[in-house]
Amino acid sequence: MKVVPKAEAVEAAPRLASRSSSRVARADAGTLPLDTILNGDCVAELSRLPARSVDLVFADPPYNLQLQGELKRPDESRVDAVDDEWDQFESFQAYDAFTRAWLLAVRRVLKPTGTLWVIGSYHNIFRVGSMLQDLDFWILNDIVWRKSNPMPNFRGRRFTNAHETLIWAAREPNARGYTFNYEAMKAANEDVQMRSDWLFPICSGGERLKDAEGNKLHPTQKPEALIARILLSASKPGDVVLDPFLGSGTTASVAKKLRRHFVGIERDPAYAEAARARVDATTPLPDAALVPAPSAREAPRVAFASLVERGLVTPGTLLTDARAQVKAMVRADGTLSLETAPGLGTVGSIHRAGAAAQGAGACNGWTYWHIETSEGLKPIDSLRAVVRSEMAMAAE
Amino acid sequence: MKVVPKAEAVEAAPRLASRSSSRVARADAGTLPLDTILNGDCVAELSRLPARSVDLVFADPPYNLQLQGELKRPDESRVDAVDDEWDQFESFQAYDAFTRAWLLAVRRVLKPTGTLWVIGSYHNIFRVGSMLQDLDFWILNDIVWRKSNPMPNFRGRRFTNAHETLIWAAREPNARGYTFNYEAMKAANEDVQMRSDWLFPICSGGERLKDAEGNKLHPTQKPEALIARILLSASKPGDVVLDPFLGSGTTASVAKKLRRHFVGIERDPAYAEAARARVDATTPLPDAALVPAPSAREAPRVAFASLVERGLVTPGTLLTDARAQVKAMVRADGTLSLETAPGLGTVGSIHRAGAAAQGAGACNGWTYWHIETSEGLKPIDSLRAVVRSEMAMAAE
DNA sequence: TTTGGAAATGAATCATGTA
DNA sequence: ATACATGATTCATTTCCAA
Repeated sequence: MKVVPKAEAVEAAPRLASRSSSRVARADAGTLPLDTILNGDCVAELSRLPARSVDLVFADPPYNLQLQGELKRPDESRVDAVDDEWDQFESFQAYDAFTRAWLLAVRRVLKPTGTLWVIGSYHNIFRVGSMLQDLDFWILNDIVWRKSNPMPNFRGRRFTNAHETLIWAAREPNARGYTFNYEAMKAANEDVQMRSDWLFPICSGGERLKDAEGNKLHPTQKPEALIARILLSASKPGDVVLDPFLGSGTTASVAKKLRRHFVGIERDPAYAEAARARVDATTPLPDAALVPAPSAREAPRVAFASLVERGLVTPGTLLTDARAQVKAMVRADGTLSLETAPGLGTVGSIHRAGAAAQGAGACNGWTYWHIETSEGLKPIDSLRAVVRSEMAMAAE
Repeated sequence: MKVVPKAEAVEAAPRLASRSSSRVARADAGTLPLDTILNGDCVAELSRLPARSVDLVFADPPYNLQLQGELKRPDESRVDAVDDEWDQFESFQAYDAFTRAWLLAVRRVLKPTGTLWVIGSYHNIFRVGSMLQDLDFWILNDIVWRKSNPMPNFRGRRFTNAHETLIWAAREPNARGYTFNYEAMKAANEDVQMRSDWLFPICSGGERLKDAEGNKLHPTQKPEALIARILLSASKPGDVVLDPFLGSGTTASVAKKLRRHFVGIERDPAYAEAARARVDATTPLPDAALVPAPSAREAPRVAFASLVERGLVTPGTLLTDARAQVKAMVRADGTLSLETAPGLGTVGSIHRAGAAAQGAGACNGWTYWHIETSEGLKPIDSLRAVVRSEMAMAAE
């Protein structure tokens, strides 16, 4: 293993300075300014904070998106991309140096039992994960935030980029005593263990902060539900939560709501001020309300292709309509190829193929197409029911 | 950006040696041994293969799991963990050197239009992703394989590790012409874009290869459905698929089934032999089940002028937008002349004229311009469809 | 006030063949 | 290598506006 500087010698327990309301202020040396938003560079501000004083760090660093030209939607409207100055780095080397600096600064302020969460996309998360390992952090999980409403891929050249990745890491290997509220997470997930893939909508609507002109205040505001799950899973009421890239203040606001202390660091004075106002407008939940409510399990969406993938339908099989007059062949990718006129040779989804066979604009392929079984012709919807029950079994 | 060795000079097109059945054999220098399983170290074997000869690489490298001690279930039964010799590395540095070596060897054999898939977990995927970026590969997507039936977390100290991560990358930035079967993926996903999160069960049951004692043959056998989606999305029938860590032969078997050529490399003679037997027992699907779904992007190009030449549109005809408000006259050379403001008098292609009429930067003239028919106003794209079907008839 | 359709929008590494 | 013309391409949600 790569040799890295070990944690500094044990220091005296730091003094904590709790304040009744959040303030934009400088940190006093040796005192942790609780429930405060610090305006400044995160490494500089972190270096002023006492060592081993923070229970949980949530970090949403710049992603180093390397956007080239501009992107337009099919309707010719322009996509408002993240092209801010703070997301520009000269090279991967420069990004790595930046990452190393703030991770080391974070490690110093973390308690030995503290843990770190970092969020990113494929542009930066591999750099962050490697650096965490190089610096001798210990990865506990990688977590996938599945977006229920991601931006589509407008040019049709890739898969829809529908998730971001979080890394949850302990301060060092063999760290003992970190917080994981296993039972709370299980209770919040229909009494089965919480998995490493989480489904949340992106931040929009009333939750999204707007500026005076009605434009989004911050380009990358995260949903409160995502941060809440992190705090509920890996911290306790009264713990200290630190965010070195506070932005619009989501972490601070959620921490206050969930009765955790917070320390936020933000470079941009305008963001810091907006975050302060946001936190001041936040009311902590009643103590009794901190138990998470069970989340509704998502209705499984089953694609016909998954029946093929699972071997329930073999490529080459002929499907027919209910009268066994229209025929279509199942292809390996889960599409159908019409074998009879009208539409002979048409290839498409079960719905498209059904519509083409009828000369209709739309069709529910699940009920239109039938498959020959030992018990006669049956709609393919009966196979979907099999997959759904298997998925339900797997979830229990 | 880090400077990396650029791709070698263009070489003569490699000779391909197709064999009727898979064989464990050595690669001849300069000849790609199609549908063959090579038994040896992947870097050594790759270096014997011709450069720029492979369309798609799927790699499932050692995960470098770093397990400490054995894990028991709540009932005290022992979890059969991956602790094989091939998964042991001295350090992250050693793992990085290994990763760098096989990635460079893979890059050499990839065609300029070829792409690479790598699967991993949080133990190794950050190392792999960083190295890909350092070596100037270009990440197209990261994909999450969500396991419908993951192994639970027995200790209750972390989230259930319920996913693995794949990286899909092009050989270099600005790579042109890589294969992505967008329409097929969309059709396979209920007619909405395929997302970056995929749900599949782990490989178990009859699909899981067993040894003579009935134990699992290979510790990390991947599900065929996962590999099938990769091949169906990013390759075409007849393409060459290479797997440098073939293991139990899933990639080769799925490639044969989907009528792609394969080259497999496996270090362990026992695995190589088992994979050979597995491939020999695999039957390719009928061609008809595999012909790529029609893609508008790959349809033959038809110039508007050719419609005029064929008499489908007469010079002097007035075309309009869908609302019949903007008008343009068809000229004998296949260009349009705008008859209404804005842009009155502008002459240019159907696309230029459409853009000018809308004051837009770009326009698809085929869908913008309409022509009066006995059945009402129709987009000129319907005339192009006529020409294309005539061309298809003539080709048969 | 209600309803239905149009418009807006979100961390995006988003084209290709021919000259 | 660069330049230019062709022409392919979007999902879930919220907000706005007209009827």
